[in-house]
Amino acid sequence: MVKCLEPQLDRLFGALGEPVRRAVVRDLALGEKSLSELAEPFDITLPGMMKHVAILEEAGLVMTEKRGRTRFCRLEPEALSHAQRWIEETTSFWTKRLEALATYLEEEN
Amino acid sequence: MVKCLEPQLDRLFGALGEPVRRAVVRDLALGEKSLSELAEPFDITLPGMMKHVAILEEAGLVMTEKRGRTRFCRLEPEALSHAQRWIEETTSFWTKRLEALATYLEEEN
DNA sequence: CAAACACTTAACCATTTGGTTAAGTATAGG
DNA sequence: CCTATACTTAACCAAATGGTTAAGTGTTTG
Repeated sequence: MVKCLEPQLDRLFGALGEPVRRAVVRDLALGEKSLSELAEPFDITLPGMMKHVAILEEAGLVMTEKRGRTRFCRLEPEALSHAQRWIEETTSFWTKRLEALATYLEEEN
Repeated sequence: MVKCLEPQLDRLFGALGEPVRRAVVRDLALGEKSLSELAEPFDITLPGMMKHVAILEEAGLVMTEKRGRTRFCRLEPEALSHAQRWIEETTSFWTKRLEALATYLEEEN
């Protein structure tokens, strides 16, 4: 039996597995935005966008800060590198395996 | 209003947002495995593992083939590169933005 | 050919997800 | 101070998720 040792990766990949949230992540590269500014391009209510932003926050992708009556959202640029690292580790693991297999087949001749 | 143009990314990131499925992806780097071999390390039934493998298949991460009474699963090594490309595009977008901001602040002085 | 094996299908279940509406709270502006 | 703005909270909803059990189907194997 194996347990999950990487809940942060669950949240990170989970957060990215939704089109609105990926779009928000791209939007925020243009700079800080308020919740209503984020919601505006989508056919979505403000509470709806709040839930998406909360999920992005828990995934570590976004930071929010309230100034006056406005909540501003901005990117946490380090976050994506965790996902990237997992993918790189995994593909390099695959590649090594495939190279080992190729070597083996060559020595077979 | 913005629609989703990348359903494959939804499936890909969605599939990776679950610890059992990430573990399966790593397991399969060791080579082809049957459904029961995949299920064995986890506290999960065979139908449970079948659902995970089906999701990995729809995400394009895994190929399966039935030989005799056994269904073998193997990796589709190209699949992860789509996720990697999205992350790279997004972070390079961020980086450009941050560099532009740095330049702007420098010229301010 | 009978039984064991490896999966498959179907039905069900609790929880989470992605969304809503409606009624708040708190700040800004006139 | 009153009102509009911008968010927040709560309650609700349908559908999807991650799991199960139970009863199949199709392939070895003795």
